[in-house]
Amino acid sequence: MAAARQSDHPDLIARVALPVPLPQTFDYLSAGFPVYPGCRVRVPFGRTRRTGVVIDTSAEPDLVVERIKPIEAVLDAEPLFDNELFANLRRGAEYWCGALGEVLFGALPSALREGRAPAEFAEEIWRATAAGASARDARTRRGGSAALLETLGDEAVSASELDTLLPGWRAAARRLATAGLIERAQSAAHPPRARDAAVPLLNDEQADALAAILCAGGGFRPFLLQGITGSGKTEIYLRLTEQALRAGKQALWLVPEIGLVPQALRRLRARFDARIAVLHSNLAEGERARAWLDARSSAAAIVLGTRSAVFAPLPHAGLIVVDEEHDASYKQQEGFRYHARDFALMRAQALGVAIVLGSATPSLETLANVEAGRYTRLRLRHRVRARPPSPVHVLDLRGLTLAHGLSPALLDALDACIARGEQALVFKNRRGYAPVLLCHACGWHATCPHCNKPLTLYRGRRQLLCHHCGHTQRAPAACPDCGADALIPQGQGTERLEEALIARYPEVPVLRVDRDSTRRRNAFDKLLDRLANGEPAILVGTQMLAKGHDLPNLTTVAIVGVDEGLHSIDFHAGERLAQLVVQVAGRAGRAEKPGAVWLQTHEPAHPLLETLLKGGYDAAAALELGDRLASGLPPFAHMALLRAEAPRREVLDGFMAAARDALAQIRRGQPALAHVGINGPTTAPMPLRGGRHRAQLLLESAQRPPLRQVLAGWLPALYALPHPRGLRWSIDADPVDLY
DNA sequence: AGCACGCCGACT
DNA sequence: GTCGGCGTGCTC
Repeated sequence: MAAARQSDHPDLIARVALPVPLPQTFDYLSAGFPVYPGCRVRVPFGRTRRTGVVIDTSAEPDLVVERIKPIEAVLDAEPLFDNELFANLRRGAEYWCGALGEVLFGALPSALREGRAPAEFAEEIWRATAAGASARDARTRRGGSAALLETLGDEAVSASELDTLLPGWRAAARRLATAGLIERAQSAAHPPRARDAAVPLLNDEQADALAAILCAGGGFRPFLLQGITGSGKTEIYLRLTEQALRAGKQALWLVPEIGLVPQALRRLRARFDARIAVLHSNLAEGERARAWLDARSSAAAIVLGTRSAVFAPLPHAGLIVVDEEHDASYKQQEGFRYHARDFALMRAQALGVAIVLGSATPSLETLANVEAGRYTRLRLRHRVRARPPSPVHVLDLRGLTLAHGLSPALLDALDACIARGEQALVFKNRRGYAPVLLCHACGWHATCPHCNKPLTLYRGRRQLLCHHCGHTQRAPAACPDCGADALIPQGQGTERLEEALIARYPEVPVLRVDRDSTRRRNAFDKLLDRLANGEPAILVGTQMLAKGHDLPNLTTVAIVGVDEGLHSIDFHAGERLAQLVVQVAGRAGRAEKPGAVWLQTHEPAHPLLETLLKGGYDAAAALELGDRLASGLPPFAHMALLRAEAPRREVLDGFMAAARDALAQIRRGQPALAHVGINGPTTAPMPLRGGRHRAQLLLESAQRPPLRQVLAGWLPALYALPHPRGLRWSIDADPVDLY
């Protein structure tokens, strides 16, 4: 709501951050408005007007008063950002080199970026009327309506929860509201509380871990909860959340991807009668704003979401949980390149609350923090339901004849699994039919005109698709170069494996799970529902299969083709490979039946694979950490990466040369910075992508302070460089992949 | 990012 | 003669 102009507020200089990619803030006259840091204001900017956020009001102007324009309106009587969130967003903007205005506005749901008032987003909660409750019990309604009545139960449920549990619920809501079976509810009257639901008993390990966290007292305390798949980490999160709610505090739960939100929400709902604000990218704009504002008003006791949910206000924070903390999805890979786990740590510290990082395969950064004594590690080494982890068998592919990339021993294992009436999972980290389409007559192969990389063949669609830029073209019938009818798909993708498995097991459903097969929002859930009842089936798919999801009758896991990961130029590849193998293997044998994992490789003696299989993830992580230490790589060194791209090569080269010169000048001025290593400029690992030439320049330093010092000087210099049209650049502090 | 100014090429 | 390409500069 716009605050009234009041004469008793003297004219001040307000520093305002605007949503523009510029490093500076802009000064305005308060013009008699009451202005406070964290409030949005409407201001004239150039020839347009913009919404900005007031940073502070005590500053001296950085330019002559005559050039300072007055604020046109104040949009918030109360700051939209509380002190903690505001301070941390400023810290985060500095750490990850984001423009302050873009960072602040990026933290807001877009409906609030435009300047709409919080009051426009009244809480939206629905519940069944008495008539609705009897209609539900009598099962007089069908389809979406029945599902909505079922989801509502006897409670008031927020729109963001409904959006997550029952996408497309609004059509049913309209029908039911018209029929008088459901109604908009007023705010939940009672405080959040735990349900009387059956709470599982903790095993000794879980009890110890919980006690360790609860007994550590108040204040900022980071924990690594390292527990193998199925060891009951979520139960610990739930118990801690219960404690937080009991103390009248809020809990923030972060999960790495949107597909994991519904199951986390179901578990939270089953345990707590509390408002839960859900925040992820599939929500409608209004719902995002509502959920964010519910967190801000403390109407929501629990905030659950993906990466950007870490920007939710938490005025009464009591706990932060980062599930699957090793997951690379927590790193934003464009625009403001923040890391949600690390931002969550910053917030937990400022808020003075416990933060639990959970994973079966912790990141090397987190393990290094444990080693350094900064985090407390708690372990869950046993599965809750007594089954030991599945054994991993290595299949040496050398010299074998393969059928579509599958070895005879693997096929035997699949035969046996199907014969027992169980389910199998075949993991292959490559979408499409084949990664290369080659002419056997002349050696031509299909490449992307915009990226100069091989195109992936999609045989079902008769298309060639570029996985880097999305370019598609029709798959040719004959070689476009020599005309020979000799085009051969090289290598295997999930589509090809699916085809081969259908041919071999015609009587068993073969389900492919990858980004191509699960475009539709609910497709993945439907697939899993089909599998949950345990009929024999074979799942083929990519990473998507590695996470969450409990399939009791899944006993056989085949990992096909991880060898690419053993020789990647990216120094994170080994860590990723170890995490992937352990996570995929964790899918097998989660219930009563024993599981087994088969791993195909041409390099059974590769040190990483051998260590992983003999000593498990801990040994593999120790090996990788040793390598990183010996090579002076993160987490034992610090990096910042300048990336730039432009359609024209000269433009790119000119900018990179200027950036390098600016850097050299900074180091000349401060000889102490000589041990910040400069690597480049070099062409990026993908020198051409989507028709744009790409280059990068890497800074490395054993210590963080000198690197930060160089960045502090370099960043303004980069902004000051000429920016020809088409040039894009960004700085990535702590890059997680070097692409 | 927007948005304007400004300076050169091919069109009614 | 002008429409429009994009290089350059600025925004409190």
